Amino acid sequence: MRDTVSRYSSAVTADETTRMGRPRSERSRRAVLHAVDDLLVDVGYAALTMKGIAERAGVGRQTLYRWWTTKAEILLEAIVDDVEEELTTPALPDAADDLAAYLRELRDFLLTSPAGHAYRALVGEAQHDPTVRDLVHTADLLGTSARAVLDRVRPVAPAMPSADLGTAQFVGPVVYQALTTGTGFPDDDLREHVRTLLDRWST
Amino acid sequence: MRDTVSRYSSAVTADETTRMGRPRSERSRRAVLHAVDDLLVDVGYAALTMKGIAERAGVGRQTLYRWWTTKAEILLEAIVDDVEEELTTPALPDAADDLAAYLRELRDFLLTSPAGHAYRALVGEAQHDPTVRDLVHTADLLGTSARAVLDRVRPVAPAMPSADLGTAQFVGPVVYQALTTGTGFPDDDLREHVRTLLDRWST
Amino acid sequence: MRDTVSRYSSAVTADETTRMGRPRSERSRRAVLHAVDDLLVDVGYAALTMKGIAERAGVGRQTLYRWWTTKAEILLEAIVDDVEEELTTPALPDAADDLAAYLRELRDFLLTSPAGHAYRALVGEAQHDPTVRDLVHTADLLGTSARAVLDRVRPVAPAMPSADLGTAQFVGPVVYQALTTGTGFPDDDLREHVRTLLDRWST
Amino acid sequence: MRDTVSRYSSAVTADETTRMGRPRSERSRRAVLHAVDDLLVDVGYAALTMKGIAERAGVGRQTLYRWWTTKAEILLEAIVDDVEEELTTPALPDAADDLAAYLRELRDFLLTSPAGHAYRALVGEAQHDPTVRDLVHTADLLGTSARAVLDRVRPVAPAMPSADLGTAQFVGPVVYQALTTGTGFPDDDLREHVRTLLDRWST
DNA sequence: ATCTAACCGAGACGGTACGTCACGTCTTACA
DNA sequence: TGTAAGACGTGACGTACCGTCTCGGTTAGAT
Repeated sequence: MRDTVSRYSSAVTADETTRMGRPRSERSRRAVLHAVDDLLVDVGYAALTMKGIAERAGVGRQTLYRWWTTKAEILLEAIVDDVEEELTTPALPDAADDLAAYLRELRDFLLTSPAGHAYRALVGEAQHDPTVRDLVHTADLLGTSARAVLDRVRPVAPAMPSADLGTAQFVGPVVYQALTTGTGFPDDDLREHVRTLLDRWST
Repeated sequence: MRDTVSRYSSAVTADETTRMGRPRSERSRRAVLHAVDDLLVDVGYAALTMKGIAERAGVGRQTLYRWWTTKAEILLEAIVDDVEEELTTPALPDAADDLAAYLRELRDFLLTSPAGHAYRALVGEAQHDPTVRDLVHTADLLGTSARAVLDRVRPVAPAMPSADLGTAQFVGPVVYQALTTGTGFPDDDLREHVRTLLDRWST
Repeated sequence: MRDTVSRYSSAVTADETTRMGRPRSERSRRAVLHAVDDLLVDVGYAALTMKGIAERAGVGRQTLYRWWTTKAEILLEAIVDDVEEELTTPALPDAADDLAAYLRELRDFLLTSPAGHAYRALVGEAQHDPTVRDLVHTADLLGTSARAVLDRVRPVAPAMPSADLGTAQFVGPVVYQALTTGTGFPDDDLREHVRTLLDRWST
Repeated sequence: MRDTVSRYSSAVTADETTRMGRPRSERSRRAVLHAVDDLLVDVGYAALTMKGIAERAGVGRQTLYRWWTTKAEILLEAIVDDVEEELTTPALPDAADDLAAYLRELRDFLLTSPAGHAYRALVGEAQHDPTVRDLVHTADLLGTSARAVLDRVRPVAPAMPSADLGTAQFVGPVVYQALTTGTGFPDDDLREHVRTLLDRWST
């Protein structure tokens, strides 16, 4: 995931040897990512504009367009690290506990965390713009962390299906609920969901 | 569902007694709904504008704003009937067959049907705009049809959990996959998913 | 001259019969012309921008572009009346006095009057933009008033050449001096110039 | 004239003693002047930009700003030699022939020559920018050559007035016509104009 | 048979973001 | 120190759409 996204910032600077002309300003890059983070909380995604980002960051508009093509692209680069960090749960001895803990974290992430808000906004934008869909699909923010947790319980869940289906069965219901209703399931429901999966996977 | 949505069109005409002045033009209403359908296919949701809808429909801008507040609202009214129709599967004797058939229909609806495209656009917009989120939540386009199918198999699935969780477990993985990757699962994966649920629900 | 320019405002409103839609706002038109007048004095032609005009006039940018294509066009419409008014001198009994009075007025107009400043800016812009050149050529702000004065003395100047050459001989030196040096000739020089012309024309 | 303008290029290199560090690149200077000449013909003055000049010349932007402050200044330096050369007519025995020949050359220069185009652009810019006005006034491109011709006929035109007025009377009408209408007078009109002047001057 | 109220289309209005362009300055590596 | 390259912050460009407004006209029930 890191590698996937760090392309955006390294593609130019790492161009084989040294570059000509003034190098890209790391200061501006950071200012933009922080500005986008702040603005998403302050005004929401719908009111998030390239102009607004540039002004908040104290950066020229051209600089934005030079390095990013879409506000979604900026947002993705801004949150990718946060998502990875916020969705990392410590391994628990019991498989059911392990999975349930992750789903609680995922639910709270989607509903309350700024990064979760950004993630939902990105998935939303992906429905309108194919470019963003590819971006979101490639970054696969949730899938990466979910797969990590599933891999941990694989020893006691030998019948777990292919990564795609397993992941979707695991996180799909929680994400679906958050995206369509803006609500999350109580802890007991999450446990019940985990048991449903483990029952079949632990044959 | 119908009633929920038909409010938007009936609120005025059915206002207790008869109204004064020129009545709402049914012709314009239909023209708008058709225009929105056409434009979604032609230009996509991102390029769908109130101005564009008005011009395509041969209708004044004011007329749009008089009866709808958002392009999402128009879109919802335009597709609600289609969704209901496209997601209605005939009951099958075997529960697993019944559920799998619905999921296949749902998958194809989300990925290929114009109404499915509109549905995804609405869920997407819901992530940006709380008003739309309530609209989508209230209409509950998918939940209604999914619940109907689940109710059919309830006799052989007595352990099925609460409607919300059961529905989310059922359709969540398929919707999640469509929204985040734009792809669908093969039929076999859908059958496997159905078996996972029925295994636990049929205690 | 009036007719030439009034085209800009009447071309649309006078379109045969009555028009559809909201009619053009005369209030906005006036606000724009006043704003352009003020700004020329305040910031000069080089710093005169469409954006600045719109903001000063309290008018949308689109409104500017809807009715004018160039800031030069706005400026021309704004000053055409002033020019006509400022360059009108009362007829004097002596031909030499009559012509000299006009040239003094013209010199002061070019060097000190706001409208004269605008005229020089327009002629300047005409050197860069063929569209403006046609505009200036067609309006022929100076030529019109100069020709009127020449016509008055024609009875005592039967050898006056064609209108174009006569006018250019008459006002050319004064305009040339103003455009290339920003200065004007003393009254005595203007009298000498008039005598030079009348000597030959009064054969 | 030459001296006046060559200040712009010699100010640094000829600074009393020898300079430290890398000397100014004569190669870059020539490239810039040629680029400005070419671009004026290709794209016109309005589309002539510092950026464009730098790219066409294969020169850094900083280099432009180091040695010139304005595109007008570059243009002036680029054409000054051409103007002098193109407006030099051989002396003719008859005064009227001499003056008329110069006016024909001046007319054609203004209307068809690239350097004439540049001159008109400079005079145009001078109306917008006081800095350029001083530049044009000081260089006095036309006045210098015109005065030279007038001096030649002075022996037979003893009543010729002060240099400024005489020059303005001589070239003013032709320049006025070119600047305001983009047209020139036929040869006969130019002869008539010369006769008007000589009639009075040869008393 | 008017009158009146609410609708209708068209389209101009003041705003504001869009993505691009040129400005003049700066920061690199190289000569 | 001069140079080419090129990124930087600034700000105007002309366009598009926003949601509102003002026209002339239409279509009903109420007078």
